[in-house]
Amino acid sequence: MKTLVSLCKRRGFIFQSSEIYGGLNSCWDYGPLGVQLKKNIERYWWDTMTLRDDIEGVDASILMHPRVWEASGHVEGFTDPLIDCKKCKARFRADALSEACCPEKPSKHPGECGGELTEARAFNLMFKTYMGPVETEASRIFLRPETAQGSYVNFLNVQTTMRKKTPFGIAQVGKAFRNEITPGNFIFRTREFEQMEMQFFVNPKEDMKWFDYWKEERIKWHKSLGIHPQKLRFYEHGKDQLAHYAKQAFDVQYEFPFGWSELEGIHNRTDYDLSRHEEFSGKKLQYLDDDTKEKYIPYVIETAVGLNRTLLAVLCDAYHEEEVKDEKRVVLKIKPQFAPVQIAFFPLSKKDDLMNLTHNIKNRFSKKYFSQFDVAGSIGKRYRRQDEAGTPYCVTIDFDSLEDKKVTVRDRDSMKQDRISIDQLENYFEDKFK
RNA sequence: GCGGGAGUAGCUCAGCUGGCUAGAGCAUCAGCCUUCCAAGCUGAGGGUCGCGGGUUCGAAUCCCGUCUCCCGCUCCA
Repeated sequence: MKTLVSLCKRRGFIFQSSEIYGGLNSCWDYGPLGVQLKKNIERYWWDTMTLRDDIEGVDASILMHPRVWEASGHVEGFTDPLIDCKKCKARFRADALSEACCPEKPSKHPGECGGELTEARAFNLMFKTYMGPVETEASRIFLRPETAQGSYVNFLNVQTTMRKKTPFGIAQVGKAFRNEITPGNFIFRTREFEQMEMQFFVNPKEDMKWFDYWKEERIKWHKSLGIHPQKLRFYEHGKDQLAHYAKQAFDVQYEFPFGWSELEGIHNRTDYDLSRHEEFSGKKLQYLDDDTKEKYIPYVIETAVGLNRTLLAVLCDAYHEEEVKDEKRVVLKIKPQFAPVQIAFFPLSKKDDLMNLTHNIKNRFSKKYFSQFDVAGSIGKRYRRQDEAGTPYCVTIDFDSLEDKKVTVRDRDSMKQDRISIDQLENYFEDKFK
């Protein structure tokens, strides 16, 4: 992990937030390469979802009516009363402690320690702020802890304006905020993070069918990012682990250097959210099936993937150290489609005619591919730089190129070289980036 | 939030029983070079030693505070 964090900084992927002020805990900035990689993944997710006929996208506001979070259960359910042991400094969730030993509120740490316990203190995981100039209780609002509610409150808007029939979904990408007790593991758990969530509204009779369908679809998606399949797995939540809104939940986990951890959750949220919004808003959120004349509150199958986590998984999975002629080579084997720099162009030397030809060729590709130009140092050195950035292809223009109109394309993974005619280069890359 | 460890150049670190102008390797930049997997040579830039305060003739070094990072407890996308 440490070497990856260091590489991310060195090559312009990820920097610590507010670094010149000493940094801000749990906050990270995406640099030039990091933001391209992140947007490539995000765009791929967005296309996967919204190019389907049965899914529409929305972009809801981060600030929402405070009642939304009462309805969603986050005001209540997102509060974890925690108890500390004054002697051994252990920390417990109050409910876990009660279940484990004593139904009554315990005052002593059970077991060997027997230390005195603090009162339960509430930690609400929602960020609070104030709307308008006056900071009163009435003006208090929250930063959304999940994007999902923005899709639920727009359920009818989307359904009616797009004339949707169930089953259909609403996709959304955006930031969410949770005042986690302990963030950590680089960008894995941060208090500000990006979610890519899709809420699929189905007939309650078909919820399990769609749950299974989306479960399989989502793990396929993660595999298609180029992540090693053996490092991906499902993890099913036990009944006691389920979130307050869920009937059934599967996680897609990745084996990070710090262990198996969640990338995405697939939840059967039942009609919990829409029913609660009906109740709290007083507005009907029902669906009328024109064919069967059936009227119901749809069940929601939710797929919720952490963008930053997925990016971290892609980086961890791509990171390789290899021996080349007794030297270490650090290379990010990111799938070409997602690489932040896709093609790098090198003139073999700084001679004007080589520089000009290289720029001419590069200009033909720089509108379509993320490309870089580099002339500093030996070719080998430039290859190593691009290896660390995860650039899949390097094109070298040499003195022969001036005569035979061919260039050398070097492949990042195999380190093999192809001699390609300049005219055929476009087709060549078309094929490579499919 | 609690316990343990750590912050010195872009990176990895040395210096830390107080005392020359704070160093090394790598990286970066410029130059030489018909340069294809980190070659070489020449030169350059870059640090108020995390930040703030204190002790002292003098602080990277000692003391206090604070911020951040890493490992555990805990939580989730």
